[in-house]
Parts: sequence; structure tokens; C-alpha cells
Amino acid sequence: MDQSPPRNTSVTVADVAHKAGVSKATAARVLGGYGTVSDRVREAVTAAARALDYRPNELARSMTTGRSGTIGVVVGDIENPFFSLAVRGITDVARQAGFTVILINSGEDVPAEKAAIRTLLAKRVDGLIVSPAKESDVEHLREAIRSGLPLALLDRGSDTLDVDTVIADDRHAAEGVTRRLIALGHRRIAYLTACDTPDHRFRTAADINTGSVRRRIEGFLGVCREANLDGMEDWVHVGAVTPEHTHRMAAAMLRTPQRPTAIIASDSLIGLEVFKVCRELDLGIPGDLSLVSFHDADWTSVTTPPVTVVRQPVYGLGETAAKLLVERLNGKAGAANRIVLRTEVVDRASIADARV
Amino acid sequence: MDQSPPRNTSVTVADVAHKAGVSKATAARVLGGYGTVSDRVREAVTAAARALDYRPNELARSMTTGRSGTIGVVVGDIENPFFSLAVRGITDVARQAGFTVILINSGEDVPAEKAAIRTLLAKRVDGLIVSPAKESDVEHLREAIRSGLPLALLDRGSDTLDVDTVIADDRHAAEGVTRRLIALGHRRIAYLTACDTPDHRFRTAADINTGSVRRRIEGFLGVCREANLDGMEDWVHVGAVTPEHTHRMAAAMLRTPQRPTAIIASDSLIGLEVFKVCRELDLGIPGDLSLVSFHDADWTSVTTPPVTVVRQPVYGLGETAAKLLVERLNGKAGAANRIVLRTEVVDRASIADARV
DNA sequence: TTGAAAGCGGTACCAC
DNA sequence: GTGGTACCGCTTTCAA
Repeated sequence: MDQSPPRNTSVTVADVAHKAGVSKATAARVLGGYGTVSDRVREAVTAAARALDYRPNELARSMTTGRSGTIGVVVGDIENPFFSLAVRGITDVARQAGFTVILINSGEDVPAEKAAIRTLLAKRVDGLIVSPAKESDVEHLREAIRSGLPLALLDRGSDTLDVDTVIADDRHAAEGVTRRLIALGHRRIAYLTACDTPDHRFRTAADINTGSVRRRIEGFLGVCREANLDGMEDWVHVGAVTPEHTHRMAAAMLRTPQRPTAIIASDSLIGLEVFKVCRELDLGIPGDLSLVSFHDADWTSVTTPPVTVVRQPVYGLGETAAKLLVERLNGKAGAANRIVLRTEVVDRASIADARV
Repeated sequence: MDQSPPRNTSVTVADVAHKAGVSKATAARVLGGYGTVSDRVREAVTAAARALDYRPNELARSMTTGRSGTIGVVVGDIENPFFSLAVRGITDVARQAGFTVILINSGEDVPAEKAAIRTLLAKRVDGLIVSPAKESDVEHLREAIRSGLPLALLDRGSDTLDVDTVIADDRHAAEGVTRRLIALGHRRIAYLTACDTPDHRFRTAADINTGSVRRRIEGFLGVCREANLDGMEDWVHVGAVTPEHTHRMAAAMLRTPQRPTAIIASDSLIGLEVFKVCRELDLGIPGDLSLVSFHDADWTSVTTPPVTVVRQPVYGLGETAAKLLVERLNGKAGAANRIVLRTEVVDRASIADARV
């Protein structure tokens, strides 16, 4: 007897139908789980399918139904703990709702982001979750929307795009930490971000295209103005795009006589690098420098001293965006939701009075 | 004049062909970039495509060609920095080779892994990169191979699976750190891993189904035996599956009078948790406890003291696996490659003499 | 060089 | 309940 497993060079509905002695249409009904079939036939078809090791071809299915069961996700960089956690939130919700996730990194580069969207559209994803690299450059997203594709924005909104958006209350968080630093007597407070401008210099918040970061800087500058601190724009440093860049920038900044007495790091990667530079320069935290970082990365609680951070609901950000998208995918209509999740400052021990 | 953008409810080759006044076949040839066409016709078709805002349907294309331009990746958990870095390596290579990546988390759960593979097969990915949760349970992978799908194994091999495999020299690394600890006088050395056994107790390395970890434990036990340390099996603790579990285990272990004088953490998540527990219990590192962790996570260099780690070429692991897969995808035949990448111990300050 | 037509593997509509 | 069949959008012979 031939014991070898059936050579499964793609067993099709037709094959199963043939073996079960029914029509292709009938076999398709039981295999696809739609329509009505008699129990007898159902069993026969099921048995035949098992014997032949039938595997549905999702591609073919998608082509006729128009649904691919896939959602496309475009983020800046999965390597950043912020995004990997958010992506986790997304995939958890997606899987539970029966969707698969295709993940593409944009590297915070608009052309790459455009290419990613194009690829995703070509693959006929059912919906899109994007963390736009630049809020000002979203024509490609607008196009996607126009073509009827549900889209949800993650961590970064867009005033001109009327779509479901989930962000954190970054401005409020930035205001809080800035106020606190000022209250402690700090006047030379630097804000360090990966976001870049064409000439790598900061002039006004409007130059910052990453929404979440722009809002933080607006909050920071706003509070400074309230406190009659002028020209704080000079203390905003952009372009900390890699650990190496960050390291160089932080070192340069901290070596000057008029060095900042406090630094606000826009993400945990930057916070970490600043921490390292302080070690190298033998600057005490918080004695010589107060440090606050956005993102409650896991390591921030074990350093000496532990780092005061802005805790964002990162997992929730992804989770919520995915939930909104899934709802749309299930046909929910209605105006775009703009959800703002609360942040919280986790007080640890990296900030102190400014030595005047 | 009607200025509104063309309603692009899926513009097809036929539409473009019609507008350009050529046959569907001809339009398809220029749109798909194959066959030969006259320049005149090419231009006409191109113009028509642009005017209509034609977007190829990859799904349909894949269905006829049988290639989807997609590679499926199944890892334990993207949230683990180890995997997110490896995935980065994979996606970088994949994108450069023109492939898109579909990422699925298995949560180190075999049933989930099986489901993931099934999904990926149904989506007709061109190839697979998997980090098998259990090396002993790979029937689903064998099936994938049988159906002709190129597969590459990441970080965890399988003796019974004859496929391209990329791992790190975990055994060697474990031997090195164990030797060093023993030389420093340590006798009570604990090994802590997330891998679990049915009854959450460790007896023999054969119980460990995650290849990379099994090899490390084998190395650890081997060196212990060489040094005439017996019964070290009792010092291997399994089931540190979440930070909470790890915390509990570490705390319990470190509160006993016969507590270990050294701990080897199987990944950075575990290392971090051990570090936290020491803080809570007011145990000095390395005074009261020596700590070595696998994975050179970014935070390990900023703690006090900085942590001695085994640096694995994580990005390279992903990169290499993807390269091997892409080669197969491009038709390369030949025996399976088994690549072992070198690790290195990064000496920092978390280990010291055992207080006897 | 170009066109007509046959699939790919499903789904879905319409008779029987 | 079941079978026949026309698609879905693209690729790919095969002729002209």
C-alpha cells in the first residue's frame, strides 16, 4: 500500500470535490463554511479534505471576497521599545479579531513610508495603522483614505486628516515636567529629540513634524514663557537620530560652561544615552544634572539613581488604535475618533534642585 | 471640466488597456514589465495608467505567479529586545531583496506557533523564518518543508530538521561564564531561564526544548561536572516566563540561607528582574551576588554596577537567516547550512570573588 | 509586436 | 440541498 503522504502540490477545492464525489460548489460550501449542506455530504467532504490534506488558498479567497484578513502597520522603528510595545498591543487585538499583521518599518523616513503604504495597498490589506513620520506630509495617507481604506493613526495625529487617531497627552506631560523643573530652580533646561529639521537647528515648534514631539515642545516652551524664561528655543536640540548622534550632542552640550542643569529626553533611547554621557563626564545625577525621560522603559527603575520618567500608556496606544480599526473593518461608520490617553509622571530620583 | 480625481474603485489592467486603446494582454505586458512592447504602445499605456491612477493588485498577481513576495516570520515575542533586534535584521535584508515581512508572535506557545504557520501557509508566503518554541515539536515545520516552502531556523535549531539554521555558540558562551564564576570561587551558581517544563522543575537538560537554552544549560552543567560540582541540576530554575514570575522566583531563591552566590540569567529580561530583586533585598552586586546575563541589552552598561553579559550577534542572527532564505528563494539549491555565530563575554563589574 | 483566450483557486448567483 | 458557471485581476501560452 502506498503509505506516502499525499503529494500536496496544492490540493484545491476541485480535488476535494472530486474525491468526495460532489460538485465543486458543494465542496466549496463546506470548506468555506458558508451556505447549507447536508450532514452526509459535509462529512464526506471533510473526510476527503483531510485525506488530501487540503489547505485553503487565502490568496484566492481574498481575491474574490476583496478582504485579505490582514492589517498593515507602519511604524518608525520596531527596535525602539516604544514601538515594539505598541505593536504588541496592536497584534494582540488583531489576532483576537482574526486579523494578521504585516509590519513595515519606515525608519522615520517619508519616502520609505510612502513605499510601505504603496506595498500595503498593493497587497490589499483591509486596514492600516500608521505612525506618520511627518504630520505635514500625509498625501499618501490621504490617498489611502480616498481609496476607501480604513486608517488609524498611532501616537501622531494630523489636523488635516480626518481619521481615527490615538495619541497620548504629550503636551500636558511636557508641561508638567517643565513646571516641576522650573519650580526646582532650573533655568537652563534642554529638550533633546530625535526629530530633525533640514538644517538640524531648532527655531520654532512648527518646524517639528512629528506631532507627539511637537506637542511636547510646545508644552515645554509654553510653560517656560509663562515663567518668563525667554529664548528657550535655543535649548531645544533636534537630530538625536541614533545613539551615536545623541551621544555626541549630549557630550558637546554638557561640556560647555553654560551647560544645562536639566535635560528632558524625548524617548528612552535618548535618556539612556544622556545617562551614559553623564557617567563618562563624571557628572552626578541629579547633583550636577537633573534628567527626565519620556517612556517608562524597563531599565529606568534600576539605574543609580533611578530615572524620573513620563509613563505613556504605550501598549494601550496600540491596543486602542487596533480596536478602532477593527471596528471600522466590521463596518462601523461615524465621525473619526480622536482619543487622547493620559500619561503620568513616575517620580524617581533623577531630578533635584538646581544649584544656582 | 471634471477636475475630481478618478474614482479609483480598483482600476484594472482592462481599464487601462481600454483607455490606451490596446488589448488587455498588451497593457498587462507594460504594466507588469514583461514581454516586449513597442515604445509607442508603452507610452500610451503608461499615460493611461497614470491618468487612471492604476495600482497593480498584488493578490491577483501572486495568484497567477505563485509568488507573493512575502516572507513569514514567527518569533517568541517581539517585545523581547532580543527578538526585536533580530527582526530588524530580517526586515532590513528582506526589504533590500524586495520582500515584505509578515510577523507573527507565538508567545513561545506551540499551538500558537502551529496556527501561525498555518496562517502563513494559507497566505502563501514565499518562505519562512521561525524561532521554534520547542525543538521537539516541529511536525508542523516538517510539513511546511514537505510542501516545498523554504524555511530558515533562527536562534534555535533542530537536529531532526534538515534546514538552514543560524544560531549563536550558546554552549561555548555558557561554558566560558561558568568557568569564570567557578574560578572566582563560586559553588552555588543558579541558572535562571524562561523555558519551562511540565512540572516547572528541572531534572536534565533534555527536558529543555528551546535549543539555545538547552545548549547553554548543557555547557553550564558540563563545566560544573568538570569542576567536580555535583547536583548542579538543582540550581537550574525554569519557568521565569514573565517579569512577575521571575521576580517571585528570584526573591524566593535569594531569601534562603543557602542562596546562590552567583546567578546566570538566560536573557536580559530576567537579568533585569534579578537586578531589581537585589535592590529590594538590599543585596549588593557583586558583593553579595555575582550576576551574568545573556544578551547585551542597552541598559546593562548604565546600572551600578554595570552588568557583565554575553553579547550575542543578535542583529546578525536575523540578518544571516534572512540572507540564507533569500538565497533559497532565488533558487539556490544545496545542503542545509548550519551557521553558528560567535558570542563574546563583555566584562563589566557585576561579578566578583565568592565570599566563602 | 500584438491579441485572444485559458487558467490560478476560490466565491456566489441562479437554476434545478 | 446541490450543481453549473460566471467572475475576481493578472499572467501566460499560442496564433496572427
